Amino acid sequence: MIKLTSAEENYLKAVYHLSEEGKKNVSTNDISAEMKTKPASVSDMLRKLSDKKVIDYRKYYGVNITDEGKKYALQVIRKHRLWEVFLVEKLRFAWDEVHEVAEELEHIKSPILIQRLDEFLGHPKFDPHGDPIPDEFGDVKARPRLPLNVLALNDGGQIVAVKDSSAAFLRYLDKVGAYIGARVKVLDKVEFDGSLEILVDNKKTLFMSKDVAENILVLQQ
Amino acid sequence: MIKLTSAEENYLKAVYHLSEEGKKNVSTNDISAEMKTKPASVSDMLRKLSDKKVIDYRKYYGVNITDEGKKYALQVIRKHRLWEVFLVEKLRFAWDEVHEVAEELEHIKSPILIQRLDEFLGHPKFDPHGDPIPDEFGDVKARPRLPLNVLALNDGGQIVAVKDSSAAFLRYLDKVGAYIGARVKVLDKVEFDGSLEILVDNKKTLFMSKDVAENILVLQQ
DNA sequence: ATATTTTTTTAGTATTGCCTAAACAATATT
DNA sequence: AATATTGTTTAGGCAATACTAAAAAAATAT
Repeated sequence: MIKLTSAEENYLKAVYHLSEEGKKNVSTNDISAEMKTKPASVSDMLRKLSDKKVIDYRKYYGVNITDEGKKYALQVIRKHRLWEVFLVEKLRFAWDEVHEVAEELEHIKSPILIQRLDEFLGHPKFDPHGDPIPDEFGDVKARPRLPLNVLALNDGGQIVAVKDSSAAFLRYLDKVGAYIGARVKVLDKVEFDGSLEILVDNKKTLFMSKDVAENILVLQQ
Repeated sequence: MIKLTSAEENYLKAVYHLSEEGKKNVSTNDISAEMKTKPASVSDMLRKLSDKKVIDYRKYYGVNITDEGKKYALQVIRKHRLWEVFLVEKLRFAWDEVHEVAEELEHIKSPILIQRLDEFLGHPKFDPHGDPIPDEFGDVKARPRLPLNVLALNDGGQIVAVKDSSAAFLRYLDKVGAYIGARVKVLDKVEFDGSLEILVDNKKTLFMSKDVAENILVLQQ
């Protein structure tokens, strides 16, 4: 069991996130942009993380997270997301106000605390942004991408892609605030024409035709 | 608004606690013992806290906390104790297992978080050890000391003193685990002879005569 | 193929918070 | 009063994490 400092955990998390989507050899500059530190600081930290065997690091060639590293990153992400659920569901934070506080809470070191928090929250599978919460073994529930119109009434999800990427369609999405990453929930389905009433980002409702909904892909929750 | 690091907050808290009971000119060695650091480290830190005007410090003569310092110390204590209540009441921690985790949680910097946590917990006035929780202005509820036998059924408190301090009486208290600092709760009162059934430290029950109970002073909660 | 630009690393510095060893101040002992 | 003891501070160092400036390597352009 390696010990990681909070700073090390943050860098490891950044490497993990930048490695997603199968990206290989994450660059020093990318990490520096993500972490808002200078590349020189990143180089320092990469050597340390490499010594602790949570990343594979070849100078000038970028880094890849190891299996061991992934485990640590996922536990930090688990903690972050559980705290976000707590803040939103128990302390009535808005879902877009929780990140910074969770960023601090995620570094509290107490396995029993997280286990109990998970229980207390009823073992949630997704955080308030719709991102999946890894379980204690680091397993994340894979979610299918579905067109928005196939969700059942009151089901929700997060917009992750669009099928139609014409300028007109994107302009429309922009206008109504249905960006990639937005959280949506089906409030009503009109049987007659398949049109929908949607709650966007827990803030505003929006009516959309079936044609539009078919072109919005969501990760279901 | 000064900013204090976690380490500074911890030292300030130590100075505050050591200053209680009207003790003046807290010594470097006392702080070093409390903080489990070396006296040399304490000297370093005292200079920093003095620069930030949260303590009055004259070399070789010990320190006194300033009014400003007291405010900061009380806010940290408030956070610590609110988190303890959370851990015990919501996450089912035993009341003697919460200190270390609360020691980390107390340094999370988010005023709104604490305000909401306080609300969520129903504005508790005492932590699981029976210590009072300062309000957002730093005011602490003064609690009357009462003989244990005058508490009502199901009322609880913390033993803070004894009236009779004979060896025989202290030996008895020692035997039954009713030390100064122990948390007690009245489980039953026998009308006939005024004897009591008491829960000690949430762990074991104990029968005591009215004579004994009259000599145990508790801070009511 | 060489020159230029970009990226990355190294070297050296600062700050925080701790340490040890040595110096200094206050107090107790003879 | 002189000395021994205890308590406190200073000096100098170390580890972590950041920085800037400069050097080195890699990538790109001419």
